[in-house]
Amino acid sequence: MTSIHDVARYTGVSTATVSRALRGLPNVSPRTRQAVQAAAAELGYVPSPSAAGLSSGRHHAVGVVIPYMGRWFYTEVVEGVDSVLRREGYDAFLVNLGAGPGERERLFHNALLRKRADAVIALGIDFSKEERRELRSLQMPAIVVGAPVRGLRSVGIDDSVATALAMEHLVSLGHSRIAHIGGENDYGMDYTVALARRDAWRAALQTHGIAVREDWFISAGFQMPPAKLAARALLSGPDRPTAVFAGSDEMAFGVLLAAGELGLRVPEDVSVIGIDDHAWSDAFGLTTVRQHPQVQGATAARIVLDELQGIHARPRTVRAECSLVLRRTTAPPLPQGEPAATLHRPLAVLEHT
Amino acid sequence: MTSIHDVARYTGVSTATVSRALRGLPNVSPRTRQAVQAAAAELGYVPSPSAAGLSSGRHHAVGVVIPYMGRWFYTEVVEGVDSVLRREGYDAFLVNLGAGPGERERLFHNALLRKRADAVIALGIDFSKEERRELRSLQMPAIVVGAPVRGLRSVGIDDSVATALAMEHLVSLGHSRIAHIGGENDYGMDYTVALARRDAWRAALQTHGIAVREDWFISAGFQMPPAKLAARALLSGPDRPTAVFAGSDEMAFGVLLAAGELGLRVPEDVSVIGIDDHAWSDAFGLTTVRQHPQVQGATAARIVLDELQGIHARPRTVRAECSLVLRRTTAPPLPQGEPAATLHRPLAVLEHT
DNA sequence: ATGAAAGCGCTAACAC
DNA sequence: GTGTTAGCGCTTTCAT
Repeated sequence: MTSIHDVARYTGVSTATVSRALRGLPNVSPRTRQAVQAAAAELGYVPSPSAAGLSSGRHHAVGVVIPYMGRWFYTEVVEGVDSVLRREGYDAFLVNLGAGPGERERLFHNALLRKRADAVIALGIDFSKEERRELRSLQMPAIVVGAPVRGLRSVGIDDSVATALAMEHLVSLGHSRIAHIGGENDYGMDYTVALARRDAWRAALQTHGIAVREDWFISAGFQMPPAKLAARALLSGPDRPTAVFAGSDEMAFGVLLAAGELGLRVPEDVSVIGIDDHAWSDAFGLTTVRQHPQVQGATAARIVLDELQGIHARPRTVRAECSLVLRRTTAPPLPQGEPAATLHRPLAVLEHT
Repeated sequence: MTSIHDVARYTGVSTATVSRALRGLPNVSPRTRQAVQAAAAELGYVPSPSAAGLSSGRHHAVGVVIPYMGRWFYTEVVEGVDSVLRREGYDAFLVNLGAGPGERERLFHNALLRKRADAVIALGIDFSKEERRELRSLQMPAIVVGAPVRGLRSVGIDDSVATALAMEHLVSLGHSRIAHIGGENDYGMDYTVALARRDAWRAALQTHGIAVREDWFISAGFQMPPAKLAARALLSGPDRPTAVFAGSDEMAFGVLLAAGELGLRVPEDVSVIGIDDHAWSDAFGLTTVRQHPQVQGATAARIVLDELQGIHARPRTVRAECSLVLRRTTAPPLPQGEPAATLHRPLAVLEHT
């Protein structure tokens, strides 16, 4: 493996100069720099991150902490993070908590974060007080993508705004019987997001003088299949909501499937709205509140990278944009007394055998 | 940051002994080892991977090369890889090619793979001859998850077997008008897989004396929305197939949506089968050929880790299991002359406005 | 069973 | 503008 010495020898300068030249530091004559670069290219020299990390303390790597890989939002954020990291010459390593409680404790005792990464980007993690303390003690730039966390930087949409957008849309269509299928999974991930959306759902109803039916909230852990189940329960009886606000598009898809199986027409019998604007939402015709996880990931990466260079972002919390996207799953509720949907033939695709 | 010296001083032994004790090497007295371990725990010592990597050449990290994060199969494999890596004290570096052609060339000139990783696990990549050469020149254990690649280890299902399973099922139900929505995306990823499935689709038809209609193959790049479009084209006219074999479950979902929009009943008017057994397939009622990407990822990780210890797997190619999973999207075709599906009301959910 | 010492490949301080 | 010299924190012979 060719080392900095080879390049130095080949060029006839010292290793220090090679190092400076290649890293674009000042105090290198243009000619020398050229020569060094040429030599490096010629010899196929690639600096060793280990050696550089050891001597400089900079590893040019950041840890990306993620609850699990099964959610669209996370993988999109990771794409965004990765793209700017790579562009800046940083590597990303995955710290997949894997939804296992055990992993989580090891997070900070892990060599990974402590001696391998220059910064941490955590997605959808609800850090405990203790964890926040530990994170801070690591003394490295850290940022959360998702709900704001006390004492940490964060980037994410304002969940109450996003929810309000969805709820206002439904209410303005004339809905007052609005259920919510919400978030939070078993491992204390995304709890804050789930809670914020749920609270905002309640608040929106109250704002409009609509009584909150607590039995019209069901948690589905941000996942599609449980959301389908939840929706089936919600939509089965005659006393059912006319609209469902799902905490994520993936859950909204579950609602659409359930509605289909029950023979309910969307949007006539039930309106459905989500949050995310998942890559498949257009194909589903889903009305939703769009956010841009890739951009959020890229922003987060930018911020920690800047911080590594001493540039500190002003606001601790960056609010990402979100906006209503109208498609085909929302409409005014049917007037009272209209023919019930149970008369309709269930969609064959989704029918039970 | 506490270093090995601290532990040595604290215990009253040399750093060499600490190193040996902590890594479980022989020639350390039980008492000493105990003491060292206690001290390490006490002081919260974590070895620096950079230092260890520099001196030993082992970085305890593997690079995971992935085309992009948007496909279920990949993220599942990554979960599997990551779980065994982590368990063995290795970190996973993501190399997301990001579907951009530029990234790909930089792959091997990247410090990551050359000086940061001990091994490479590549998902769904069709390496060129040149790339294979480069990979080999890296002199590190490498394995591909997906289609076999000449000269490289691999783990994956036998695509012709999986396809045959699906096709036999359809044929045995009485189908002879079977279309295929297949893979391969724009960036030369998964081309081999796509090709193998397409060839096997053709072969299965021929085996049963069914003429191959080349216009009944459409490529959708392993993605759902394009598959929906393809299915719409395929299923629109009167001269349409009675069954669609999709190269992945995600594409099969697209077919289901298209069928719903067209007012076709599944499975009465059209049968649909996929490959994968995606986490949502059960909710969709999709009949499919199940594979286990997490297991494949774990297997791949095991193999390279073993190889790092000098244990070489016997077969270059590990064939992962796959099996037919019957659900509700396949059935015998309707007898000729039966009422056409166009009479049915399209599913409200999926209806165009 | 343990220690001393060299060195992995780079960066950083300090000379010049 | 460039070279010299120390390390960074480990692992690894080689002694003992």
